Amino acid sequence: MLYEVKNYEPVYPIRTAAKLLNISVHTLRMYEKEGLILPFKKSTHHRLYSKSDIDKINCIRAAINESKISINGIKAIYSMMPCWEVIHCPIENRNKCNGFLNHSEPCWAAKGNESACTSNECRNCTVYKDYGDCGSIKNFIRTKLSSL
Amino acid sequence: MLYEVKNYEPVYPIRTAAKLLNISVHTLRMYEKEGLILPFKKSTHHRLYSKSDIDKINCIRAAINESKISINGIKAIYSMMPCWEVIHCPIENRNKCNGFLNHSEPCWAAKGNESACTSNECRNCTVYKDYGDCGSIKNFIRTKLSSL
DNA sequence: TAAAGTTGGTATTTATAAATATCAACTTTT
DNA sequence: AAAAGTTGATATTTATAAATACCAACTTTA
Repeated sequence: MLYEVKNYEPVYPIRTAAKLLNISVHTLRMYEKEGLILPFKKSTHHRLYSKSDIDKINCIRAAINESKISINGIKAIYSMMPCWEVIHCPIENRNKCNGFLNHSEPCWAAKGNESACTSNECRNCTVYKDYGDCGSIKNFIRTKLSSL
Repeated sequence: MLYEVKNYEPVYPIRTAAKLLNISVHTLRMYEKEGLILPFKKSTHHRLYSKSDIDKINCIRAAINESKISINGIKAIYSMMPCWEVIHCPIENRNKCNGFLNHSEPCWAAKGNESACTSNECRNCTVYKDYGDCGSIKNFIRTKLSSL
C-alpha cells in the first residue's frame, strides 16, 4: 500500500487523536464545529482521524499558538483558497457557490453550496487535504497566476 | 478637485483621526507599528491621516471587533494579496521580494524587500489603498484567475 | 508659549478567545 | 458489562490580545 494512501486512512478514534495532539477531546470537537476540520464519520457517527488529519490539526494549533491567529482568522484565510481552480467545477454554478463567493469560512464549511462540488465528499477533496496553511494557499495562487 | 483625490489627501492629525475613529492615539500608533497602516508622515515626522485611511482603519476595527480576527490574522490575510499582479513588477525580482514570497505580513510591511516596488511609496500604491479587506482581495484573485 | 506632536519604553486594565470541565441521555465498541 | 463513543447543553478556567494609561525627553504647531 502506498504511503500516501495510508496517510489519509481514518484510523484514530477521538481519544487517541487527542492524546497524539496533546489536547482535549472537546477541543477536537470544537475545531470541527468551527468548520476547521472534517474527521471521517463511521455509519455509527463515531469519528476517526487519519495521520493527515493529525498533521492538519498540528498546523492549526501552530497558527493559534505560535502565529497568534484566531480561529476566525484561520477560517478567513482558508476562505481565500481558489477551490474552483482546483476542482474545475462548472463555471455556471460558481455564482451560487459559497466556496467561490464567501470570504469568511473554508469552502468545505460554507453553507448553501449549490455547485457541482456538493456531490463530493469534502474530506476526500484535495482542497481540504492539501491546502492547510497560508503558505500552501499563497503558493497555489502564485503558481496559478504565473501561467497567465 | 476630484472626490477620489480629496479622499486620499492626508489632512487629519493623529488626535483628530483618533476622535473620528473613537479610539485612542496610542491604538493608532499600535496599528502602524504592527504594519497594518501607513499614515502620511510630514518632514517633521508628524502623522496625517486621510479619509481613506479612516475608512481603512474602520475596516480593520470591524475585522477585530465584529469578525473576531486577530491583528496577526489580518496581517496574514493582507499577505495573501498578489501584489505583483497589480504593480507588474519585474519577474526576475520577485524571488527576492517578500511581497511575493511572504505569508505573514502585508507586502507594504514586509522587510528585506529588494524588488522594483521598494522605490515606490507604498502609501500611494493601489495595493495598499484599494485592498483593505478579505472581500476585495478574494475578488481580485477571482477576477484575475477568470482570465486564465 | 501652550497645546499637540514625536520616539521608546513600561505597566495595567479589559475583554474575550481558547480550552477545559462539567452534565444528561443515549449508542457503540470491545 | 465496562469503556468509549455520540449530541447538545452550560459553566468555568486560563491565557492573552487589544486597548488604555502612564512615563521621560524632546520637537513642532498654531
